[in-house]
Amino acid sequence: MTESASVIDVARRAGVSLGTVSNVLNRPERVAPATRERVRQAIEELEFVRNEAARQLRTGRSRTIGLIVLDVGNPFFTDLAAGVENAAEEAGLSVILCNSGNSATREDHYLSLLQEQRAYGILITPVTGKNDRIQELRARGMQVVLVDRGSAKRQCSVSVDDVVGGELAVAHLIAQGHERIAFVGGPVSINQVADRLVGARRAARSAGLPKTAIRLIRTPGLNVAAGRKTGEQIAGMPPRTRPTAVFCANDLLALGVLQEMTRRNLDVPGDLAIVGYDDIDFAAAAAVPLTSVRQPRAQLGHTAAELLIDEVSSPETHQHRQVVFEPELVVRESSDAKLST
Amino acid sequence: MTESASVIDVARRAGVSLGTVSNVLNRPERVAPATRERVRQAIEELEFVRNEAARQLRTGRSRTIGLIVLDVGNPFFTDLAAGVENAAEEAGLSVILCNSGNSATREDHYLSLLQEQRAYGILITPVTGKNDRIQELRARGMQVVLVDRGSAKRQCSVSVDDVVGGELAVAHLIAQGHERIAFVGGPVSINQVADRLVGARRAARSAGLPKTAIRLIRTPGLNVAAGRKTGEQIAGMPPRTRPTAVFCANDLLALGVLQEMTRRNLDVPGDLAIVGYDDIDFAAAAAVPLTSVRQPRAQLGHTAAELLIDEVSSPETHQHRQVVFEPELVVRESSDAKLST
DNA sequence: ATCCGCGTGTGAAACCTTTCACTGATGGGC
DNA sequence: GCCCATCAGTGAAAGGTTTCACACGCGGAT
Repeated sequence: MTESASVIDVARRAGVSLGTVSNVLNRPERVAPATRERVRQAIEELEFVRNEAARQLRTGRSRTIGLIVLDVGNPFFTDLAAGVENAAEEAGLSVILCNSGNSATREDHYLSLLQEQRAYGILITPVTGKNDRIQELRARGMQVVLVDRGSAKRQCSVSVDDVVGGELAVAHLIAQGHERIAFVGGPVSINQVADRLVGARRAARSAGLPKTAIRLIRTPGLNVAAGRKTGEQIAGMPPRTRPTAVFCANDLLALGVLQEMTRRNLDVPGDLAIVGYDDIDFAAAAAVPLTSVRQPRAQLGHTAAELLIDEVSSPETHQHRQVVFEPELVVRESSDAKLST
Repeated sequence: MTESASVIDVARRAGVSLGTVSNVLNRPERVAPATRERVRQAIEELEFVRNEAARQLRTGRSRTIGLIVLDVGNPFFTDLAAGVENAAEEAGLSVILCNSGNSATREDHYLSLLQEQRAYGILITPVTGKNDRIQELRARGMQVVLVDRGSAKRQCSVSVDDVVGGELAVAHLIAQGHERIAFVGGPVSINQVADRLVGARRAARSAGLPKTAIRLIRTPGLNVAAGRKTGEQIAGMPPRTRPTAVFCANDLLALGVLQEMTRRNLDVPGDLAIVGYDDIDFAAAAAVPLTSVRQPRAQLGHTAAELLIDEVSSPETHQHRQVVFEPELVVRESSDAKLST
């Protein structure tokens, strides 16, 4: 940027002190209308643009929320981000979207970055369960809200009950008559994956199925490619032991599995019923419309941002809250033969 | 944030001047190893974290690239963003992802924001063709690279030849024997849409089809919902005049159309052949795998970021470049009956 | 003996904003 | 006629970093 006008230049031009210019910018009601207008004029003429860095330096805090998600390639997270952005915009804040890509290293990198930037606050879907780094940041005065992940009472969090979600999914499959069900997901170090698995097993137990009813198929990641690989694997199993249904830890996996089944001319749900998780928009548009566990994506983001803003703007009155949303099962053809025509 | 240590505190603790601390941070080779180590120690002990705002204030420029895209909900743009992020990370920069959502107002809002933040530079997929605001920013010394949009010689841009893309798509449909083809997209004020349409018409002309061969069906946006509406509309046409094939301006539209066809038990490609654009990952996973025009998404972003970084870091030697990539047609079942089993 | 250059290290100045204690003026209440 | 409260506006100080001209000491060349 070439030399641009500062408040001082504006003040000089308007014939007032720089304090007055600042007041026009930040608390216009304290300035007499005539003066205010004169200052506005000067700002216009000089094409003055406030320097956010200087402002931050002085106020000690930036006006940008950091949002760290596990995978921007997953529409679930972009929808969530849209919710965050809405809430932020209402409060005159902006959002910087960071993609940890499930890597603790990158997560750490972004946390450092946000710390250096003295971010307004941080919304994060943490890669691992216990993240000491986050506690350390909080100890140093940075507000952090966990997203899509519950937490202890000492901090704010917004999540969806993944155990219930897993239960819903598998209870539905069992109701459809399935007894050999596979859970597809991983790494299990991801909380969401672990919780959904717990729910799945609980549903099996409730239905009186043996422990072996839920078979765990681990994947290295939660994307379409991993799903396709799993699809191959399942297709290669002997039909007598092959699961008749799979519950995938997210929709990307489910779409991958589905794609592989379609490629091999296996029937869904006939040969294999599939249930996904997240109910992203593409789930309904899949080869066989996908049964999925819906989460209030945008609302999740919106609420998280609101909690963060409250925590930052009213530190005295703020009460930590752990908001937990309920998931909802959306049944489509991929798990219900009667629905397909 | 609570009081945190500054360079001065570090300097005091290490028994050096603050200039030396700054040197350790920015040009460590100029400091004697022993001193350097002592300073590093002090930084560690005090848990010193550089204040990015102060740094920016002094250097006059932030280390964050602004990326403004038309629609974060479209995987095309998140893939593009991933490419940008890679290139940025290599250069030690970060990226703030802004979503204009096709609204000129929001675009303007974000441009102001980035200007206030004295962004490192801006990568933008502009909403409208001529954007004076961008020229104004450039005149004031802000570097801007156009993404997914060609430009005049006076500035850098990275794009894919959308006319060729449109031509490829429609030439393919014509080769499949279609003579009543609809182009689905809008608003046509979006350059990409207009160019793809031009390409479509050119292909028709080359094949000797009458002008009326390509029928334009306008949509209010480029998303799945708009596609579904269009699908209804097409399904409602009398079979004798109904187009036998559609070329959609992007994959989201195509998926929407496809979804509606499937819902109505119309056969794709039998009753309607469909070609999309972008070849997002979900295209291959659709009800009927989608023929689409592939663009090098990540590479587009990566190259754009590189151009920007070159422009900012070597203003003297920098030569403006207009990089144009070639699109590629990926044929799948949605447009080719022989492929479906 | 002198001078030069080099490697290290120094600290004031500059970057631009916000805040806050303060000044003057005005008008109302007593 | 005096005091007080209120309003409008002032300008110095602070915030943390980078930069740059400069100082210092030492070895080697002249």
